[in-house]
Amino acid sequence: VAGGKRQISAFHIAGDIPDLQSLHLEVLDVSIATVTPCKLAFIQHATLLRLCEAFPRITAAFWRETLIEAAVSREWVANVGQRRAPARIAHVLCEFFLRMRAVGLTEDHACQFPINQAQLGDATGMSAVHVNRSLQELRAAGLISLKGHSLKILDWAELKAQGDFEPSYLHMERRQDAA
Amino acid sequence: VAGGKRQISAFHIAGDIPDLQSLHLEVLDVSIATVTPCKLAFIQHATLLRLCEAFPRITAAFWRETLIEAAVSREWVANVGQRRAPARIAHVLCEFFLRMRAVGLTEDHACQFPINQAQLGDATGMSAVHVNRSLQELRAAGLISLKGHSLKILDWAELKAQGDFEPSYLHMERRQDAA
DNA sequence: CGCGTCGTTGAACAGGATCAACACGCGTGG
DNA sequence: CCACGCGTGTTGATCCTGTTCAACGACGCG
Repeated sequence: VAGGKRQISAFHIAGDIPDLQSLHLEVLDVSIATVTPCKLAFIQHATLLRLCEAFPRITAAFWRETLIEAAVSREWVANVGQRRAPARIAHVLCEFFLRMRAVGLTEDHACQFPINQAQLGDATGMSAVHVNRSLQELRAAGLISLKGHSLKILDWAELKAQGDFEPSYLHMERRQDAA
Repeated sequence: VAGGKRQISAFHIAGDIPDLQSLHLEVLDVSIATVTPCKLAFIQHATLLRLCEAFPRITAAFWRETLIEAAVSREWVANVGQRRAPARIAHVLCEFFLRMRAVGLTEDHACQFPINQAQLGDATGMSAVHVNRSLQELRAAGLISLKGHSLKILDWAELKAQGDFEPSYLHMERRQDAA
């Protein structure tokens, strides 16, 4: 975006396929960067296409993945467009935690959270300073604890409420429910 | 969204298939409303699935459509998250005009624009009042003329610049270019 | 030990929200 | 035919949320 600004439009976590869109779209309109050290697997487009051709249900599954990504993206539009600062942060935290839980990367009500405040700002369309202040509000309200890279959810119900978080857009209903 | 607010996450124009996502996603996370009188065609999921199975290239085409929708959605995140009011409006106008042109619904540098200021506000995450003021800025700068439901682009290059509009995300390169 | 990244704090500022009132065109019903 | 109501656009004044700038502290690392 102009003026040296950037917008983070999605976070990917372990197990995601972050660039499925390149399979059918020629010019790429996003860039991808890692926040933590990662293991990456690259898959040839030709391989994928052969796989899809051979097994239509694979196609459906991948397609479904990209549709969910799109749904998340729409939710982010709403997040950034409608909610005020603390709610935006709360919403992002809720989404992140639930996705981590879905791939088994949580323990009890805690998980790793490798995203710093500046990145959180780029993701929510607010300044890093205000991210900091919003986080302090959430901490003061006893909803979360966030030190270093470890996030603990202290009051899920209230965090969900504050963040106006409605997990249906993540389309996880087949797996565990949102408690 | 909470508090009686709503977020418009996309505009669909003639020829669009606005609910392809329902093909693979069970619970729907958006609602669709018409802004103008419309002709609608409904297609059975079963029909579509049979079609896709029989002709893999149809699958690819539909999939591609949904991927472009996702790309547009990401661009909206950036629009709402990073740009200031007049640029947001300019960006939406640019996108709308280009998509209308792609389906042949423009004449010269004008097209129908059936979206009112309140809706524009819901789409850009700003109040209707501020939409009004931003539109006046764009008019005063000689970039557009917008009366009733008819939009004229008076200075495309400058509108594009003001809106920080980079049309690659629309993935239209196969058709006419963005002048 | 020194440096860079990240988090935190304060003060001043500004962009946009909010509230309220008014103008205008249009369709409806009296 | 006119009165009325409604939706939409327009304007002004005030308030507030979040930005910006700047400085400082804490921590990890070479």
